[in-house]
Amino acid sequence: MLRIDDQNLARSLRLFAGMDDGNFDDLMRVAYLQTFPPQIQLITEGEPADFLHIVVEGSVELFARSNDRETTMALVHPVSTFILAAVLKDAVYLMSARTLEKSRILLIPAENIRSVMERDPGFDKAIISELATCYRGVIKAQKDLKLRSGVERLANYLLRQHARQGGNGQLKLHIEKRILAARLGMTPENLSRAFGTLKPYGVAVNGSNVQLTSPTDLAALAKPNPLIDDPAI
Amino acid sequence: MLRIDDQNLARSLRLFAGMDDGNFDDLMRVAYLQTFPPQIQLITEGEPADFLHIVVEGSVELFARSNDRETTMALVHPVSTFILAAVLKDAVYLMSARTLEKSRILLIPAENIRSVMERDPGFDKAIISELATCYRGVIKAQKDLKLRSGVERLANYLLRQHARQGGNGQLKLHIEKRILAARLGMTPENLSRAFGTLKPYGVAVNGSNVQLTSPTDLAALAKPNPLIDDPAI
DNA sequence: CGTTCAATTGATCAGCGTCAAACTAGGTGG
DNA sequence: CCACCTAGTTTGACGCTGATCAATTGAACG
Repeated sequence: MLRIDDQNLARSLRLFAGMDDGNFDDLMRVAYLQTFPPQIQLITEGEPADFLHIVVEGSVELFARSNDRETTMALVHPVSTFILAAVLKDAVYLMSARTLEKSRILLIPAENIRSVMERDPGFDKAIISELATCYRGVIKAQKDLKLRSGVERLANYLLRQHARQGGNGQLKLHIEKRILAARLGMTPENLSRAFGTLKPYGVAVNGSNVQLTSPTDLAALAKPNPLIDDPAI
Repeated sequence: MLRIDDQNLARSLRLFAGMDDGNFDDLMRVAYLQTFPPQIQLITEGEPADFLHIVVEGSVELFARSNDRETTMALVHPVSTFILAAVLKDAVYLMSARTLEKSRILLIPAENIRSVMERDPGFDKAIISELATCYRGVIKAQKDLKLRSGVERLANYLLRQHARQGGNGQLKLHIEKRILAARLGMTPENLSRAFGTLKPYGVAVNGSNVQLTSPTDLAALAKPNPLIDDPAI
């Protein structure tokens, strides 16, 4: 059984917002919250989807392997679900997941998700909305990847974080640079060089602190595009 | 009003399979079927989603632009929907679409899709299933792109087509090579060279006919992965 | 038979990954 | 408190994959 404030946290998720109270309680009864250390693999691609996962605290990396290569597909931050599609289709995971830091994960048995779905139209609507949002998120990620160079992806990432953090010329990288590199689809070495390339555009890096001297110049290089960068669209 | 066999065609779509007959009729009443010549742009990214599109005949390319670059995101073949997520979220399109050949497209006003969704739980289930499938399709595409070289993507594409077309050592390319190149995320020049590098693996190309002399050798190079290549997963 | 566009081939170039080494920072134990 | 160790970061050199540019061949169609 979950603590009340954890339940409230889950309730605050869009996914559970419109659902019947009784059904929500049912889900919370069978759900459990677990704290994992960093670098723990939570799920493995190819295995049957047994739980819907929700990151409550910390952060999670979704990644995939084939041959002997590995690539990171996305980072998941609180509070959001991951691998919803596999749970809904009662299929195997297409991605693996590991914690990046100490993280609290809410686990809801897939079976219960599906059975509540059967009888709660409000939940259906929320799932549709969540899925559609995730889908559009992946499309945006793919556009970012295919239409931009590494330097441009970094520039746009910095501008997005800058806006989220108040837009006062300062921003903090909340993740290690090597993780950021993976997130941006490049190697740590190339990320480092990309920061170098951005220096003439008013980007000064000091550890995890970044100063944007001239956001205008940076934007001129980044050419941000709402259809890729706007999280609300 | 649609012809009866067009309605049956639409009815055969998983998306409409589980829905109430009356609601289906409602949708078909407001839907209309239109035939487009090749190279007609059907939708443009950034514009509000006004119709759910269903390719009934022909084929459609989904593509996206940013800065002065363009990339193709997916090809859509009969019978399937596209841009469902934008319709459901009542949002703007994230991709543009154009016909590749003479195509018949079924158009259903977005508003009607959303209103039927409000009152038909069976439709909800189908939408969830369709969306989840689309989502997983994009994930697979992204894995294909990030975990494989161009030659490997081509090799796996050939193996998939080979299996679909009977697996008797023969297959036909149903799309122009330059379209195939775009679909595989490479330039036509590189596709041509990729076919060249596959020659030692028993791939003989003659126009749109391809012979696989030794599917075993090809598979050894391609290292197909069900979590990327299996359409049923 | 000529026009047009796709496909191929070659040469060159840019972006990015890999490898190796130096440097830095954060945490631990003496 | 400092020395040390480990892991992250940076820098440089190099090479590979795939894009670009240019020219040629080939095929389809009026």
